[in-house]
Amino acid sequence: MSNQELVVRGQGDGVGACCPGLLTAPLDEGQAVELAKVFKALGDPVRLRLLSMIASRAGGEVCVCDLTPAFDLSQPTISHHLKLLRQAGLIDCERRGTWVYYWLVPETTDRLANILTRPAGKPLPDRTAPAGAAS
Amino acid sequence: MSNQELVVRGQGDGVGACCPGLLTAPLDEGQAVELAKVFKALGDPVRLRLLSMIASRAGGEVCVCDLTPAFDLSQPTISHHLKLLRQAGLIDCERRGTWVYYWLVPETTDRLANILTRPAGKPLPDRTAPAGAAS
DNA sequence: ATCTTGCATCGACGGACATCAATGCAACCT
DNA sequence: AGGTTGCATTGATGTCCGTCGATGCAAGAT
Repeated sequence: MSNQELVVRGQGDGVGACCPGLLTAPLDEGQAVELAKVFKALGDPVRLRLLSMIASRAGGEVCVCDLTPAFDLSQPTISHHLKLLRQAGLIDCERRGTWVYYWLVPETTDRLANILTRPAGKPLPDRTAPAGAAS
Repeated sequence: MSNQELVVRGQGDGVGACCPGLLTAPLDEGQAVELAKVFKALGDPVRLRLLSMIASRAGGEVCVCDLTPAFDLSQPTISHHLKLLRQAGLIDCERRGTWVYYWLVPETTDRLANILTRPAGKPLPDRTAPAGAAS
């Protein structure tokens, strides 16, 4: 139940890899494909709410039975979205008795945050007087 | 040419708004819908590569004529992806003579990075010995 | 004015995705 | 054993999305 999520956490491969971020050097095709899978998983309002409900939960984990009733959607639909979040490496889960508990995988969100953070020293090109402004 | 992108930069409204991030408190429906639009724009390999090419460019801007030949895609397709990135508030553009130049809107990526960053003090629930482990 | 070049828009098509009802399966309870 | 509850999987359906060729439009060149 805890296998098969994308490899996003390794040091030398996967989404984040070595690269200093989206904003510093052009992504190659492979990196872009891997990263896009994770962002696509975040590109749905239901999945964003699920993720935030799971992440913000005191104790660090949530039972599915606490998630489903918060939405106007069928139980299979919620289960489907949870599966996508898990395959993206954003959450993981475990069955305990009758119930299944989900929790955040913080390494993945950390990595995304880093990828979206621009290097400190970069001095924001001045947008008020464009470089090659037409006469 | 520089209007109509999503409002993502204000202090009191839009995507980021006041909220301390995805990971701290549950998102309400409206916040989730707005945020999802931006993440959805990032959920495609072509758009990710476009964004990184634009963001990492020395000088801060890129001519479309430098972007298109980097892909095995038609010119209308690239134009379409650039439009989506612009509507998400991630980039902006300006026509100068014959050419159109694009640049990053760093406020938007900054905000996403913040949203994905967990509060410093939060002590990572111990995953090695699950709370209510079944006997 | 006409031609050419750079980019956006339009309309169409095929594949991907969100959703549901039905079903399957595991674990608990008699 | 049989019944019940919690969740995942399956199959079907309607919609969205990425892609293209054709076209439109703006700006420089002749």
